[in-house]
Amino acid sequence: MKDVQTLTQEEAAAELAQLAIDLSAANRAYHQNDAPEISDADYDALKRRNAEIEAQFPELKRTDSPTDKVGAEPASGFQKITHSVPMLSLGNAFDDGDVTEFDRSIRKYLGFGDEDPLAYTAEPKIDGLSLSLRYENGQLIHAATRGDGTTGENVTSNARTIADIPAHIPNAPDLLEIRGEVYMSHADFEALNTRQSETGDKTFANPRNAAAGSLRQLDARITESRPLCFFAYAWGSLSAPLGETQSGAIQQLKNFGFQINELTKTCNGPVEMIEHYRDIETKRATLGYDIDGVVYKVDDLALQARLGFRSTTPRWAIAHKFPAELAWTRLETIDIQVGRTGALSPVARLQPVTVGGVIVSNATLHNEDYIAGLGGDGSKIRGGKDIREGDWVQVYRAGDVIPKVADVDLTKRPKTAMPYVFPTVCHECGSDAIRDDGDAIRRCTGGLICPAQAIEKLKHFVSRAAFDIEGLGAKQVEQFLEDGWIKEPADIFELRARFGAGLQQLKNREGWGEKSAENLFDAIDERRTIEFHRFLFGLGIRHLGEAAAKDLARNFADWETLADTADRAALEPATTDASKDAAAQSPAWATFLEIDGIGRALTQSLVAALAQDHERAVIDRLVAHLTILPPEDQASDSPVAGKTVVFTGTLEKMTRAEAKARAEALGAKVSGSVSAKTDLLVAGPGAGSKAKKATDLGIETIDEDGWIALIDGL
DNA sequence: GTGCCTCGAGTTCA
DNA sequence: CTCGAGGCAC
Repeated sequence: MKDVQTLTQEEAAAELAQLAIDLSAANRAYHQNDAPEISDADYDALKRRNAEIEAQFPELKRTDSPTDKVGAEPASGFQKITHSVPMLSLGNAFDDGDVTEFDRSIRKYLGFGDEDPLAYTAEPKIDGLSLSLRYENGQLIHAATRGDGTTGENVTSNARTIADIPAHIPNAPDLLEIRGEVYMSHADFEALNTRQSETGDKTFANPRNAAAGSLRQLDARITESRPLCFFAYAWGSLSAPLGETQSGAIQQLKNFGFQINELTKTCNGPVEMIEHYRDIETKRATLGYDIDGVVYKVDDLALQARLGFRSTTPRWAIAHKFPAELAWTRLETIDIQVGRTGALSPVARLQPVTVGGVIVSNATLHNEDYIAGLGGDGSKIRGGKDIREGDWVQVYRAGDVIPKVADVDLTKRPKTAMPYVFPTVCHECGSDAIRDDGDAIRRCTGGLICPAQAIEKLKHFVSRAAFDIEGLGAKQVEQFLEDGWIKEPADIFELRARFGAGLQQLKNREGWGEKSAENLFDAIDERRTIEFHRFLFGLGIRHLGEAAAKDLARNFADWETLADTADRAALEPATTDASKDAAAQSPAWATFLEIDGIGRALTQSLVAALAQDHERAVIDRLVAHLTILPPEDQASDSPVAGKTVVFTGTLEKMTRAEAKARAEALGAKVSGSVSAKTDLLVAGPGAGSKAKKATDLGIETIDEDGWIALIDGL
């Protein structure tokens, strides 16, 4: 390493840039993954080097300088904890048919016949909030809420006050992460509310809210005074397996000293599962705590591992929900909201009504057809009747969350009620609102001209899966936009420069002090270094969601390469042929289409967005403020890391979905078609044109057994 | 062309 | 959470 004194300005700048990336990666590994990748001494050396260079070249000090971040605490509330294994939600079943279908689809995925035995566990789904407990050498180290599934809040001191949560576990494996549900019993809930009203404090609407409110107290003494309970039912990282089956593992949790739900039962197939569901349903009122359904899980843990996960839910589990509570109320008016992509969505403004313990005053009406009572969707409205302002409507909370209008009572329709006329002009900007052929949604054509679209796009930019800037949520964005401080993403990164010196304007605003402004600027600076996929998702391009952003990030070295490819694609004739092979005549297009999961609609949308001068300028201005981190190599030591793999023909020992998920977990790119860039073809029996093409191109081809041998033990 | 399976974009309330 | 539709396998 060169002496700082002898560095040229250019070298110093380059090294600072690299240090920013290295330190940021090390920070993330240390704080969020609890898995330091470099030693403390090395980390300190990097930091020292950074400080030395900055001292020598103060003018080069970056606004996202790692030196400034040291010891930076979150602005308020709880610290964040990144789950070592994500805490996912479950898929839902609403009737017996869905349960049978769940079993069928698992059998299909695993290649099981109808007669092969397949056991499931069935247990009540507690209506509380999930919590992850980490034990190291038997000691409780931390407790984290679910949060967004990836990152939760550190509520350790509160969790320690819960009697059902042991502070230490004798004979526990070195690492033990226990997951379960924090809840409050009916009796305790009633008593708490009585106490609350006696002392003049606010009462809680239901046990779930009471449990959530109690666990998220900043003062653990308050949590201690609240009667919280905990059922353990799952786990995260482990240094040793808990057993071979779900049911066995749960017994093990009991041995460790946790409460487990006594109504957990092992069932052979959907008939027994539904039987147990009915049994629990009849006991529901006498349980003494709230449940909202029954959870089924594949019992064999080896099969669970094979089934793996979809993007947000495990394939091996499902929640069979109890029927939702219904309520009748008056629909006062129908309003139209304009979304980020210009979608006009009708919302019912209701006379407030209690549904399942909460007061509902708005409900979604989905789209034009739903109101009109036409076709597919509309058929759900009894008799196919239209919905009108002034109607008496039935409301329920889908999945106990989203209020929906389920039915209309025509006998109570006011004589004056007129059919609702869906607008064809955006009321926000006056642009035409067009509905494409075969599309269910009418969209405003105003683009960024439309204030509603502009604001929604900015909200999307700061949202959790995108830039996730602490202290800059939807509310603040709206405020800042109104004040004219920000119009586009790049403005956010210029806030400190423009207002940092005086701070007067921000300080004068209610709720903003010098400290909170400083915290906000720090939080913004932290995001000047951003992961590639978050950046892509944040752009808010139609069809480019979280999953597609990750697919793209994995397949392009950096933003410049991607943008350049899109620019070239804009000059090529877009193929109208749906087949991917035909697209090969347009090489830049093909670069996108060859990526598994990226299709024409997304490519078209992306290329068009980047070719649009105004939109492109907005993006370029943003990029100038950022250090975009290349995608992490997930498993650089696996033999397929970084390789492009294509599967073809029939796979006999696993399904395609399984094979793809497995390959990607090992750092491979999975493509749908063979090209010169393909590194490996896995061909099962019946492989046709792809295998021939691979041979012609001289690409290594192996069979399924060869593939399994290759990834064996990884 | 058809039928899965997933994803994206919309939605509420505390 | 739900719906519609994109993407892919058959």
